[in-house]
Amino acid sequence: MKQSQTFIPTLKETPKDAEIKSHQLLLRAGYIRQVASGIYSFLPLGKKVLNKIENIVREEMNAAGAVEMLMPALQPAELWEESGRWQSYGPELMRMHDRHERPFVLGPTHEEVITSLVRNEIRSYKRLPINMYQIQTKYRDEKRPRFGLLRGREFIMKDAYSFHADEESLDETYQKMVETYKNILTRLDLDYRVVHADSGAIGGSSSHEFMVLSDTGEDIIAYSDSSDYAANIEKAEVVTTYEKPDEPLKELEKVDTGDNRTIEAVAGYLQIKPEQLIKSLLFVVDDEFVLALVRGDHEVNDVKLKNLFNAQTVELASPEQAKEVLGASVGFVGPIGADVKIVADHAVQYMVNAVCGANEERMHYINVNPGRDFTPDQYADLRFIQEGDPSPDGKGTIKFARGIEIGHVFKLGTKYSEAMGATFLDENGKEKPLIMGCYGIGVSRLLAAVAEQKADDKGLIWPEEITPYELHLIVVNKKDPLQWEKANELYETLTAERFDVLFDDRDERAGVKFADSDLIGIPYRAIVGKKIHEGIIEVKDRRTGEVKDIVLDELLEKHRRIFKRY
RNA sequence: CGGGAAAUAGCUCAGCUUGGUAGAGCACCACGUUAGGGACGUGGGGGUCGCAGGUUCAAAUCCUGUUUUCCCGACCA
Repeated sequence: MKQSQTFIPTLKETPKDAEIKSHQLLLRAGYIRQVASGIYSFLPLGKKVLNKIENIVREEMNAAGAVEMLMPALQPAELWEESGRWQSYGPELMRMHDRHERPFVLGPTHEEVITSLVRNEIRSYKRLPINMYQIQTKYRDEKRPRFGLLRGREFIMKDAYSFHADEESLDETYQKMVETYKNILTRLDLDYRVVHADSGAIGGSSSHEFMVLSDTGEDIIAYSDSSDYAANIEKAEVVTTYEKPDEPLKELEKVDTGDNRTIEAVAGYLQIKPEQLIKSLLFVVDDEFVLALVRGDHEVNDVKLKNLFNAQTVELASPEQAKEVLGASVGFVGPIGADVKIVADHAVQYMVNAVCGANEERMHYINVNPGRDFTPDQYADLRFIQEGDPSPDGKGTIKFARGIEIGHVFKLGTKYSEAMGATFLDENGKEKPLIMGCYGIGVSRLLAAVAEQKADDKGLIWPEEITPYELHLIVVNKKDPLQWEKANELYETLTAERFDVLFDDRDERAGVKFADSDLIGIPYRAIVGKKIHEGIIEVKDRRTGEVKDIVLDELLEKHRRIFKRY
């Protein structure tokens, strides 16, 4: 492709709306343009990379025995009513009406469509298992789209759904998908981790996320420093064994703590450590108030709280609600005398002579002893794991890293098949619900993740597998007849050999071409310049910056070898 | 949804405090010079200052409302 004939609008300056590297570079290098918040156009370069990523995903999925199909983005609301998600999915679901006022949704995912398809067509265990996937545009009305392609409202996703007669078969496919995803991420040359994950609103039992390591990632990964344990922080189980300090229980006392509301302020005022305080937070779990207690130096993990109550929603109560329910402002609330359900983290049970709010303005209790002064309805693992905690697998201690969630696999079990009546007959003629798995990869997010990880201060650097073009051919000075002639000749030859070459034939100065080339990030660059008079062209490696003089005739041969064409 | 910021030319921004009918750099067009890391000269085109009201003789500028965008948080497969 001649650069003068395609559309690569590069920007010299960074658009002010782009905050993170991948977003800035994809905009500046002319890969994407924003249409609305969280909605983007893919320009020619972006689309080429997207196609290559899709093809890698396709190849690996096909190799794993999955079959491609395509379902509609536009779906009737009835399907969502059947699964129960018309109610439970919330405002993130893009809802709309057709001209007859019939309700529709723009699909954020496709469990409903595929389950309704399969329940009508697959009746026998003989047809199982089957694994079907599509690469398609998804819609989620995110509260806050951000970071360019990383969290959009319209995005491209590969989603696969598998159906099984038994758990064993599901396990097998699930494991195969995990391996497939690893292959995909390895081919993209990404630094990633597979982590244990919470299955969230989509439901089901087991779940793993694929995290591309990056400081701009929205997720925190808790991993062991001496084993391969890794989990999303919201999932990571806390197994710390606490010990009760060997000190005599003192008498409960109410003290005036002034206007100190935070753990830190109260600890400072009373000259104690934060871990001697009981942090009390009032939550609304579905429709019920729940007071959650953790040690002062710990944080409540709302996902664990949600799972504990098997709830749909968990929200921190508003300050007004807290005052109404507990009789004191946030900052002075506590479990003693509180007339609500109380759950406490395991660590609280081991606290002695602790401090907590007294449900009275400006007052705290000191010498509080759980079990004596109050008894929670339940002790449970309620807190976020912290760096330095022992790893849940018993090996090493926990460290944190940030990651971009690029893929997520779930064992759904029978959640959707039961809700939607998708059954089959087993070998005994008995009707059973289909057992399901689902497996997603964010394709457009993957593009941004690669850009995030593979770039330097000058621009993008694509891995060979997904570079938009295989070679960036640059003629330094097109006014030099020999340069111009040889460059064109080379372009024709390479193109005739079916190499995908981007030829910068623009009437620009060398500096402009080099800067644009760095920005665009094609891994190999061939420069036809002055040395062509000695029959030499230069080949530059974008990653290393290394430049080699090559006799014109050798280029084709070397390039063939690089891209494995003989 | 809470908090914060912003919206003026394709991009980055100035002008607003103190109201007087819109500017710079880059980009774009023409001509010339130049030609290996974002050149230079001369001339030129381009903006109902997000939108709607209001105040005023007069509004980019002051007031009110509204929309959009970004950031932090909450939320989220």
